[in-house]
Amino acid sequence: MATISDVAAKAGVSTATVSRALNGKSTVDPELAARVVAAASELGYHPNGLARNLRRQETAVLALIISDVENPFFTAIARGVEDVAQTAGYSVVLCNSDENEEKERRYVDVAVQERVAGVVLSPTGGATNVDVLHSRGTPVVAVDRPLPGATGDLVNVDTRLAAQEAATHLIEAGYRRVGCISGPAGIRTADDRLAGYRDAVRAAGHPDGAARVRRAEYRAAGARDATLDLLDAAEPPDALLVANSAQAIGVLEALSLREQRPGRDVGVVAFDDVPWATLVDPPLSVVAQPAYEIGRVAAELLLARIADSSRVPTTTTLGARLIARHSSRRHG
Amino acid sequence: MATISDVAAKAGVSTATVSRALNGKSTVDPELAARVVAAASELGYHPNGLARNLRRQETAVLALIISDVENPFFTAIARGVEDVAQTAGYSVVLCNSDENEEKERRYVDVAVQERVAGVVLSPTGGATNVDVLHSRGTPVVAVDRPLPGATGDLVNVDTRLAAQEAATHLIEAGYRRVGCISGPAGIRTADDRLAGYRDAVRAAGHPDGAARVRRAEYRAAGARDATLDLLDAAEPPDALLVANSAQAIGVLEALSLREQRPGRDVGVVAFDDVPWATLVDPPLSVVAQPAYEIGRVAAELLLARIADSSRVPTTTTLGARLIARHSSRRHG
DNA sequence: CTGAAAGCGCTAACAA
DNA sequence: TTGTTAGCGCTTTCAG
Repeated sequence: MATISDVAAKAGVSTATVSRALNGKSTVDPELAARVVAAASELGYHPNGLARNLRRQETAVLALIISDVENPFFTAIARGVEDVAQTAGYSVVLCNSDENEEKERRYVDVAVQERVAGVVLSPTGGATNVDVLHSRGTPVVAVDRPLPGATGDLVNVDTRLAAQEAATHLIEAGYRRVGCISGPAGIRTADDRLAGYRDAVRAAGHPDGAARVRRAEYRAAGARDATLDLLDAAEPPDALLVANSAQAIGVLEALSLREQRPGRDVGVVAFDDVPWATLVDPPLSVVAQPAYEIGRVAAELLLARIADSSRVPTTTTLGARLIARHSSRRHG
Repeated sequence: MATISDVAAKAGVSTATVSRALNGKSTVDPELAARVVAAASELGYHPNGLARNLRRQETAVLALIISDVENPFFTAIARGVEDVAQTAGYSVVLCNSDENEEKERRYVDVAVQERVAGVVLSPTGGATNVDVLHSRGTPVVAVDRPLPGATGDLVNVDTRLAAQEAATHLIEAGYRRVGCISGPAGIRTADDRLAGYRDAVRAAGHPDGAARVRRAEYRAAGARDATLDLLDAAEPPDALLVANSAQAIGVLEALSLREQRPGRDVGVVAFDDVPWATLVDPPLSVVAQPAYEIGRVAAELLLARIADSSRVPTTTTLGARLIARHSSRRHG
């Protein structure tokens, strides 16, 4: 493990000169610089980032703590964050909190201990330690869901409105008993989507929809069971608003098991425009969220806050887009 | 930013005692320990991981450099790695090389500069700098594809064999002009799957299949174009082996555009058992790779190598499983 | 333009 | 059991 002083010795200069030469900071005699570079490459020298960061009191890495690596919505956010971070010279490390408070806590700890320059996270929403980021002065921007403390930047979509529009779309398409499969209570997007659904049902003057609402984890299996449960009830729903794309898989499975055809028998609109939405039969109607854009904006906000910590916190709400395909049409 | 000496001052002890008390290493007088803990929490003290790691010359973080965060195959590997890392007390940071040599190089640099304890990566295969990991003594295990240098542990599947079996399955199902959509030349899995396809076609004594082979990026769009190209040719294929699940989306889109029904008109088998495989019509036949398992084994190997760097490098080849659904049946 | 020297925050010998 | 001290490898004043 060659160190800076090995390089200095080999080049016959001081460590300060090596540092200057390699970082291209202040000017160094070209000939010396050449000697340094040569010595460094001969020794296979790689600066010790730990020491450098300790000295500089800063790190060019951003942490991105997301709640599900297997959800295309979050991986698209990741690409957005990554693309802007790259161009600004930051690396981004992804941490998968897995919708688990314990893991989120753990990764937040790692982030502050490793003194990352900033963190983007989609909070699980529980009683976690995100406040330490705040109290440590680590810049944070929340995506998809607000931070419990409510301070700090946030980039999200108006998911309640989007859910309301989607439910209204189903109602206008002629479905009479619109139901909803949403995520666990406490997860903000799940609560909001359910609220939006209720807004729509209420506005349409439909009878109590509570009996047609189920909550399940943001996974296929839970949603499948919940849907079967609903379908087997006395007055089953004739349409479903589904809060998440993994859940959509479970819902479609359940429909298939009960031989209900999406659209004709049971209208379906699901959140997130997954790549396979057009491949299922009939094509799935979705609420498309601008995930990549969320990541992009979040990273820009984060960089701005790193540069100027006194910025006043902002909330950026992006719009979602309803894409009506055939799973929300009764005919055709 | 409270430091260890702030805590020491507040508790009226030395920094060494603080360190010992907080790390629970050697025994400390219970009363002093209590004072230290109290002081630390009052000050909101979080140890500086940079300093600690610099001193200890080690870091409890693993880097996982994968070539596509949006590919379920790789995210499943990530979960496997993460699960074993967690239980061993390591954090894992995910880096997305995006099938891009430049990015891979960059993340490898970050990994050595930050002195991570080890790295798991799926090499793009180009002329990159993975050798620096080796020369720096950073433990590495490759997943999915071998390291160019060929040294080091590897966890993969016998993808050539799997491809051959899948192509043979199509042939046995009665398809006569089996074609193949594979990934870019140079990416090992793409080359291997193509080779496996050729093994099968040759073994069956089918005429030259070269005209029914296309390479495209591991993305939907390229595969769609390639498939359209194939379908519009003089003697179009009546079946396709598809090397990647993102490509499968493009293939199915192309088939739909040309009004060819999977199975009946064109048999299809694709790599990776994605969650939506059973939802498309007809259900998609796939080659299921044990992705989670790959990640698990890779992480275990990595930890073993961190503990004992003299271990002899091993290659673990896991089996893939053909799941025949209806897209590879001509009737029914 | 270059070198000497201090010190980032922490841990691990070594003494007491 | 506790404190003193010496660095880990690097960057950055401050002199020269």
